[in-house]
Amino acid sequence: MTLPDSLNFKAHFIELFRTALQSLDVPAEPPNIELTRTKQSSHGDYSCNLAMHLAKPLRKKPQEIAQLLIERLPASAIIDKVEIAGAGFINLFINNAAKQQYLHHILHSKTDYGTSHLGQGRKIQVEFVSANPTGPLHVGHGRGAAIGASLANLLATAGFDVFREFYVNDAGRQMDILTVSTWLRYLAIHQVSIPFPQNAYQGDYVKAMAQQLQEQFAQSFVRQSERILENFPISALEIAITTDAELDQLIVNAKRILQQDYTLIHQFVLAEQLNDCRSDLLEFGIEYDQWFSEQSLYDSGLVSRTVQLLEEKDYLYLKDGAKWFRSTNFGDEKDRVVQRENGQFTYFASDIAYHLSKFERGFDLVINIWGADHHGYIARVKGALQALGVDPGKLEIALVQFAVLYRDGKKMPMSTRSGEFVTLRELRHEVGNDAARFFYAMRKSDQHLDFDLDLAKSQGNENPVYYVQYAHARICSVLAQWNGDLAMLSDTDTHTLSSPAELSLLQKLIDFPGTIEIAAKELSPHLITFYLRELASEFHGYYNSTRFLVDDKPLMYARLALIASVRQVLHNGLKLLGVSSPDKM
RNA sequence: GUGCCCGUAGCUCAAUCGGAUAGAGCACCAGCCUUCUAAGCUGGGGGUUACAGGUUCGAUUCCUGUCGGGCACGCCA
Repeated sequence: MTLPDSLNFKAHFIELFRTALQSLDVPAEPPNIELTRTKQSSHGDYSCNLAMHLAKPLRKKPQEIAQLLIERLPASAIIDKVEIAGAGFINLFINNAAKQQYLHHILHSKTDYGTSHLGQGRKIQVEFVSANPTGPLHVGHGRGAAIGASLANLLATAGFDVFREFYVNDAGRQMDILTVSTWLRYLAIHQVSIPFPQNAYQGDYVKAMAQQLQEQFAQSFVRQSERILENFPISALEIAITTDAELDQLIVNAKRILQQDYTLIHQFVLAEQLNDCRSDLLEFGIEYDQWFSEQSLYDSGLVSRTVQLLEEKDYLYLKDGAKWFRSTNFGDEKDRVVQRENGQFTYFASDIAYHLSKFERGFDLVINIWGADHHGYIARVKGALQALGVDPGKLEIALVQFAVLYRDGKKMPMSTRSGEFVTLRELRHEVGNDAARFFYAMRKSDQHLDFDLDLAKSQGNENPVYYVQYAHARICSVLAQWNGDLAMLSDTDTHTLSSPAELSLLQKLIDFPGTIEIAAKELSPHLITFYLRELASEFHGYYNSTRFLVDDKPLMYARLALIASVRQVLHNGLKLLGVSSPDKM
């Protein structure tokens, strides 16, 4: 018996059904051929509902059509039997030999097992986190980071050419506020005391940067408070409760009297924050291909070129001195400003330019991982792309809901405004990178996530991370005690693996590449966490019911080949999620 | 108020374009270690899928309405 070339059972069956369908007289558009894994073993291993979909166009009973399809199904070495069941399902039973031999494929493929050609090498960009470089990453960013990174891994494994990107908002007002905040803290060190505005950045990291500024530049940025507050609309004492407009005035004053020095401080705080962010994510197991600067879009003239393009296509109009984009033409609720009355481009304008640049760089598909609070933003970005002649279907946006931390069963309060939030770094140090990565990915991304800190730290069976890792460690332990030649297992005779537990475990291993494909297609890394828990669960059950290191050598080799395969798949799966697979626990 | 998302077991969540008897984990109860790691396993109870209609061979999934929750509605980013 030989396995089909593809080693992808599902694809193989779809091919068989396609052949059968062609020999049938089907009108116009034939339905898609769907093959699903069955939930019950009495329904076989795979099931096809094609006959039911043909019932209407062919004006025949599903059962009759199923019979016709079966008669025309080409012979396959791996199919044991075919049955018609229920309302017209065609159930396929795979023979044990095919499943047993599949282990050789897994053991030879090693870390490559699970890869597929779904993406056909198409260039896909995944942009994620993209937090403003105005402070440390917090636990909300952490979820976007974990999901984005795992999703990028999934897509790469499913055959896409993946490019990971972080968009750096280094051009906007927030950076100016951070610059001024740092400068004010620096001035305070030099006894130039100006009350610290409440809408400036409050965090201690700002004071730390001020200290570094002092160490690096001594007093070269000191200016007199009278000059800083020249023409200021309110009295010095009121600055602590300044409005946004007044804060903007403070920024203008700072730029005027600091001149070149302002740029130095700006560059300094930006570099500090980016380094912090980069190292934080690196420690979390996340690396990018590019950190894309928003400022570079202005410097290269792409922002003005983009707005000009929209203007030429007549999608802009003037109102109240500002330039508006007709996003309502593309289903948005209202039109949006791209250029303000004062001539400055809005964040939206640079964002359109950014998305245009993505497609100009030749990506076939673009995926944005956004916080769910940005959902109202989708329509206008897609609309702008469409206006520029880009197919908006090439942009997919995965929304990530917030993670809420629980300690002692109680919700932990969090508020960015007051600077009272848990940083990603604190979380990682408390629960460990493995638990953080796994927990963040455990739920569908557009669902709220309750992150139980106590559970993530616990070392018991109730902690799913340990549960999966423990299965891996157990297998390592058995193989270490056997102390034999692992390479030999790759070709060992596996025909003795025929107990229900063994066959079920085999099928679970066979499901791995398909699970990755679905998770990639649905942008749903959480499916991998479910898969791994199920695989670990089946293994633990098998472990408790069966002894591996037995005197019967062929039997032992077969069982070891099976658990070595389980180990490989656990390892490959955990790696997708950025979680380690320890040999010992 | 308008728009988007959501409502599934006591709790947290799954369910592969609409598929077969809606599944896991936690918690709870009862068992299993002189044998490869008990950080484990086995068994048990648990449901009108928020509610009311509709579409069809078939609905947790699609449509309409009601109730309840989250988010978004700036010439901020």
